[in-house]
Amino acid sequence: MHTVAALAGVSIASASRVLNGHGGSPETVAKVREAAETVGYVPNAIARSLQSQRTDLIAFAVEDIGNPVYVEMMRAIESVVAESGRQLVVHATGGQVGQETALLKRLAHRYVDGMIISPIRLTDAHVAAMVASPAPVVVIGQLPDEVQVDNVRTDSRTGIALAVDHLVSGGRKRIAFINGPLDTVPGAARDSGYREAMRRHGLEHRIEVGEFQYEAGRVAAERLLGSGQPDAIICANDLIAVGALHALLVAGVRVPQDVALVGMDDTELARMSYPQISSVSLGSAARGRLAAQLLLERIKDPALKARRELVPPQLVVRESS
Amino acid sequence: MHTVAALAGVSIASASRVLNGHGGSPETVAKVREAAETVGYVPNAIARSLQSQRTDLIAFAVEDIGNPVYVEMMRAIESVVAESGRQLVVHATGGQVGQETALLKRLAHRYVDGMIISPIRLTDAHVAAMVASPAPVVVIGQLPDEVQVDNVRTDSRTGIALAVDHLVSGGRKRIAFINGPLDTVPGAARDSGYREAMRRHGLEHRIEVGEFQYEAGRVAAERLLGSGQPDAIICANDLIAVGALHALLVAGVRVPQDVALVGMDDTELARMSYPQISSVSLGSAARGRLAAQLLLERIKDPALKARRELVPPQLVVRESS
DNA sequence: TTGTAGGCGTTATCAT
DNA sequence: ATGATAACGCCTACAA
Repeated sequence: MHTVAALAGVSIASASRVLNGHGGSPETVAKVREAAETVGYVPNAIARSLQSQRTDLIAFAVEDIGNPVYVEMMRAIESVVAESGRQLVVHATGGQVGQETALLKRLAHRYVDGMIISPIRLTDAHVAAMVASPAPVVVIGQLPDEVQVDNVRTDSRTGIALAVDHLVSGGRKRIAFINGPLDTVPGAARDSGYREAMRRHGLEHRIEVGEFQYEAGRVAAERLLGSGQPDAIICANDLIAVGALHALLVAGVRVPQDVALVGMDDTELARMSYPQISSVSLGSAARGRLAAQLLLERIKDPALKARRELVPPQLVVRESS
Repeated sequence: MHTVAALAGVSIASASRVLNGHGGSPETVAKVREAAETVGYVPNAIARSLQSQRTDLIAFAVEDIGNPVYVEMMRAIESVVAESGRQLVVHATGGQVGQETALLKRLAHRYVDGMIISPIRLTDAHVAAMVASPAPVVVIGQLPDEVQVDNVRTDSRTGIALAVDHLVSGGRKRIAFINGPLDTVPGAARDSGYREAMRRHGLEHRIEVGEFQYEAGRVAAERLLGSGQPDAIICANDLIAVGALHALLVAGVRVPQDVALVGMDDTELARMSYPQISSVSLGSAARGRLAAQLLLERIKDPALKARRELVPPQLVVRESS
């Protein structure tokens, strides 16, 4: 900037104004433009940020950026963020509370303009760090009602109910459920949703618990087949469902004739399987998009009061049920 | 900082020194620490960047951050980057040349300390922007030999040869190939690799071309089945392979008895399918990790001369062949 | 060890 | 319309 101004024979202030399109006489504009061109001037993003107090960066923090659900969210978020002229910073937290709260605290450094976080386990430390954060935070996932933080959630309890109702109406009675860890937010919600739906239908529950992963689904399904084969299996996510499907096919069980299968999250995996897997969409992309929009709105107007958005679950029936 | 210094009754310089562990008398240290604590001081990342001329941000630019191959790379890169105390900025370019060169040019703004880019099509504009970039760039993918830019590549031509040899040694003769667009770097390399390997074995080639996607694989496989069914199919990536597998199973073709199948990239998809798909690993995670390491090294020492790393392909045989 | 002062690159304010 | 000047928040010679 200094060099440009010198070369153009004007003050730094004038050069800055011209380069930002804030007026200037025709001849000044011409001189500055030419000078900038010849010295190959490019503005410095950091200095601009220091002045503007914005980085035009948005952070997204999740346990594992390779998990299909988070990939879908990230894709949606990236698209909204990029469209607004900002960029996305991704954090893989490994689901560790310490990591996540550290990230939340680092928000105070203003290295980004805001953060979208989807904690798989929610602790008091999380909540404390969020409400204390001077930079806007949007949470994807459940949050205690009294916490004043923008929040996008779905209703996985209802989602499970959708799956149970669907299977029951198809004549299934022995509906098992393969869940993820119960001490996680999604695990707990799915557990209670499943139990309640089964109770409502007067059916007995049958639950296997493991990680939210392919391998766990396979192992759990093998266990289910080993003792009193169910006539339907609901899985807490599609990764588990694909694993379960694998176990069923290996065992020569016909899907859906012998055992119906329903997954959750409705990721690409569900339609890429054979047979294609029915799945309860929890609107991952929609939640990501919404979260990004909420965050951008709040950045524009920090005075906004906390909002909660609900993305309703939706059952997508395919060949497996 | 100003406030902390005032409260502690010392100069701003002293406060800064203490907070950075650059000495100070025991009592000064105590006073400053306490002052910082009581006012809840947190350093401002932007101001620090302006001073240090570093953002501690690394960019990763790819066509689609949802593609399993890029997800694997991103995961590996994120891990290396995070370990070094930096963070990852992701860009989805949609494969558009304009977008990618714009990104490369924006590097001059120094909004990140360096960029890893994996262009699916490589133009002169790309190369020009890379060599002109004042910030370090590492390319994942092919690059003309004379271009002095750090580069991590694999050898997909040899990768294809691995697959062909394997299938031939299994007695297959009519080996078809489903490729992605020929005007992409990977598409072109795979095409020539396949042709050469088939020629070497005295076999006739049979090629279908589509996108690097599931749906394209399905459609292409249907076409192959429609006219002179092959006894083996090689797919340019796992997404295509899963689509092809789907088409084969739907048609009642037994895999691998009737038609053997080999994918490329060796992503999770390959082992999650049933039957599990053989796949040529192109070391996506390894390439990502290496690229990140190269970039960090160059950031530390910009005088380094351009390096090229080669990650050799490796055939992973599973049930489908 | 401590404080003063200058600078990192921009933008905005305020006279002129 | 223009230029001088003061921020933005931090760090670091340099001199005391």
